[in-house]
Formats: sequence, C-alpha cells, structure tokens
Amino acid sequence: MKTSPSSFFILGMLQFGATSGYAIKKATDVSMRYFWPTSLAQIYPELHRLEEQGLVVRHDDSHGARTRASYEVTEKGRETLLSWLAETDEEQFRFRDEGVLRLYFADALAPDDQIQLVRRLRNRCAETKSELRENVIPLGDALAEMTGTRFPGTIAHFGADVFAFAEEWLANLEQELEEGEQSEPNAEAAPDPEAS
Amino acid sequence: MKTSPSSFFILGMLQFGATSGYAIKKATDVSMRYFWPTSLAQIYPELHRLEEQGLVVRHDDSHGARTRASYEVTEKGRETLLSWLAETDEEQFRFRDEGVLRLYFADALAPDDQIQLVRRLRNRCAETKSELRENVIPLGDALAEMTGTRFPGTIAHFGADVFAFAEEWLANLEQELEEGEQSEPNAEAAPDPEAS
DNA sequence: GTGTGCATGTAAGGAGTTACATGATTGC
DNA sequence: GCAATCATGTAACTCCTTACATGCACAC
Repeated sequence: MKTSPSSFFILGMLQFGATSGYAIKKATDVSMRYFWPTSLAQIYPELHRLEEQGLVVRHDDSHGARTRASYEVTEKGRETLLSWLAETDEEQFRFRDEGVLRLYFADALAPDDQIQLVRRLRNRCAETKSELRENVIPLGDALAEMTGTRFPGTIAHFGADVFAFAEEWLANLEQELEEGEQSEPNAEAAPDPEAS
Repeated sequence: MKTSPSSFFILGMLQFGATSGYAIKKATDVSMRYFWPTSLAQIYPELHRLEEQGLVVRHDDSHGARTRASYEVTEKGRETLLSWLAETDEEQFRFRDEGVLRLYFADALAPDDQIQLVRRLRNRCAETKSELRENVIPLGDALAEMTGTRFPGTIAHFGADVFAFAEEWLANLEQELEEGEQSEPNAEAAPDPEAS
C-alpha cells in the first residue's frame, strides 16, 4: 500500500492536533473543505493503514461505553511527513472542474444562455470567496495568533484572493458578452478580459 | 450507466470536430490538458457507452487494413449536451492539489525549506501560465478567428490569467518569508500578501 | 422520549490511472 | 530497416464517494 497524498493529509491533521478520525473530519469540513475534501469512509481505513506502517499508534480513548480512538504520530511518522513536505518534484497542476468544462463548450449555447452560464460560475466563485473570508480566514488568523501556526491561514487567504480574482474576471467576461449581444448581434470574437 | 461530466466531455469534443477516440486524445493534450486531462483508456469505453445510449453513432472509417472509427453526434446527443450545458445547479468548486496541501502543513518545515516550497509552487504556476500563453492561447485565438468558436480561447486566457495571479501572490509570500527570516528570526505571523 | 451530535466502521460501485497487448502506416 | 505516430482496445488497480449499519451521550 502506497503512501498517497491522502495519507499525508491524515498524518498532517493528526500532527496539527486532531486525535480521532471523527475530529479530522470535523476540522477538514471547516478549514480544508475547498482544498482537500474528504470523507469518513476514507479516513478510517487510512488510519488503519498508517498504523500498520508504524506511522501512527492507536490509543484507546473510550469514555464509558462510547468507543473512541486517539492516534499519535510516531517519530517515523514525523520523518515521513517531513520528507514528503520537502519533496522537490512538484507535479503539474491539474484542475478538473465541471463548470469550466461547460464554459469550454459554451459556443453551442444561445448568447443569452452563455451569459447565464458565466453568471452562475461567477456567483459560485463569489460564494466560495465569501465563505473563505467570513468563516475560514478568521479561524486561520486566530490559529496563527494563538499557536504561531500560520500556513492554514495563508492557504485561506490565497484561496479567497484567487477566487476573488476569478470572480472579477468572469464579471468582465459577462459584461463583454452582454455588450456584444446588445450592439452587435453578429459580433466577431471580442478580446477576452485582461487579455495578455 | 450515468452520464457523467466525462461523457459530456467526449460528446462535446466530437461536436467540435474530433471524429475518433485517438483524435479526441490528441486535441485534449493540446488545449484541455490543464482543465480536463484524460486518457485513451477512458475515452474508448466511454465512446461505447455513448453509442449504447444512442447519443453517438459509429461509422467505420478504416483505411485499408488500419481500423479507424468515426463517431457522429446524434440529434439526441446534441439535445443531451445542450441540456447539460444549460443546467442551473452548479456544484461547489473543488480543487485538490498536492502542492497546496504541502503548503497547508508547511509550518512543520524550517523557514528555509518553507521558502523553497513556495518557490517551487510559484515556478509551477509560472510554467503553466507560460505554456498556456505560448501554446494554447494562440491556438484558441486562431480557432476563434477561423470558425467563430471563441470559448476554448476564453478558457485558455482565463487559465493563464489565474495562474499569473497565483504566481504573483506566491512571489509576494516568498518575499515576506525571506524578509521575516532575515530580520526577525522569531517574528510573529506577518500579514499575508494581499490580505483582505 | 427524541433529535442532534459524537463515534466507528463496512459494502458497493464509479471514476480515473498505468500498464499491457496488438498491429498498420509513414518518414528517415 | 527502424522509429515515431496512428489507432483501438483490455486488465488491474487506486482513489474516492454514497449508502448502509451500529450505538452512545446529551440537551431540550
């Protein structure tokens, strides 16, 4: 069984202080929802695999009749995580999004539907941006102030700013499409927003 | 068998003029590599499924002893594609990237290694941006001029601009980390670049 | 007493990848 | 003659999701 990015994700979350599978899921839903969504059905088997590999040890943390496991990262686990963090062969960005795929084929739509589609994509960017600004960034900033752990907040800022940029870009595209429709029904391809 | 985004991708590429599975793969490698990468092992079975569903018809286009299939989108296929394009329930953005995950856990690294990591991520953004500007955008622009099909070019511009933005953002972060390391070895969390 | 949240798991299946397997044609 | 490209597929495997299954604890 290979050690995949998901394994490192679990390992990293444990080192950040989440002790149980359930706790990892809770923490992820708040701060990593947009960057590394995960499910309990993936976390639990992964924890078992990490234990088999000796990267974590499992302690029993049951309260009365309610079972609870608490995991601890071993020295080997810490080393493994560190060497993964320092890996120098960064893979290519890949970014599979259904909305972008739709936009790619948008020439098949009527001009009005094209505008609708762009508007929906823009709204989606705006929602994600707002969610990050309102709920995730404050948490990240608080974490940085309390514990000095700053990168979770950095990621939240990064995401919010990128989504804000995408939102603006799509707003420009939307306006262009609207103008094209109004004034020149058979307009030729106008320059794209922020063309380089 | 459900009609997934990948099915629509194949369907859309056929309507754009790619006639065979191999041709779809070639076209994808050029223009959609960063947005919807795919493999032949996915394309061929998908084409068979689309045929079973009556969304495409297969013609034999063999040249002598070399077999070649040529697919044509049916009326039903066109309708299915259009109704997918016009769907109004846009799913949440999700964006799973190993590099971003590393950055999330970067607090575990020494300051110098943090800078190295950010630099690698920035370079990766820069490479993707350049590849899009130099190779993909010209193709998209040419397509728009020759056939009026403009959105493939729009996607290329969008991608290039977003990656350029991310590159700049990471450059700012890198500079901040460098300054923090030089002047204040025990610096508290500095404000993130372009903080909102 | 009932719903919400805590807590841990398994089963089934879809989506996507790499590796394997085969063979024709074209250009050097 | 040989390599690269055209062309089509299958097998095995990983990764990830949804749905299923179970049960405790606490607040209202």
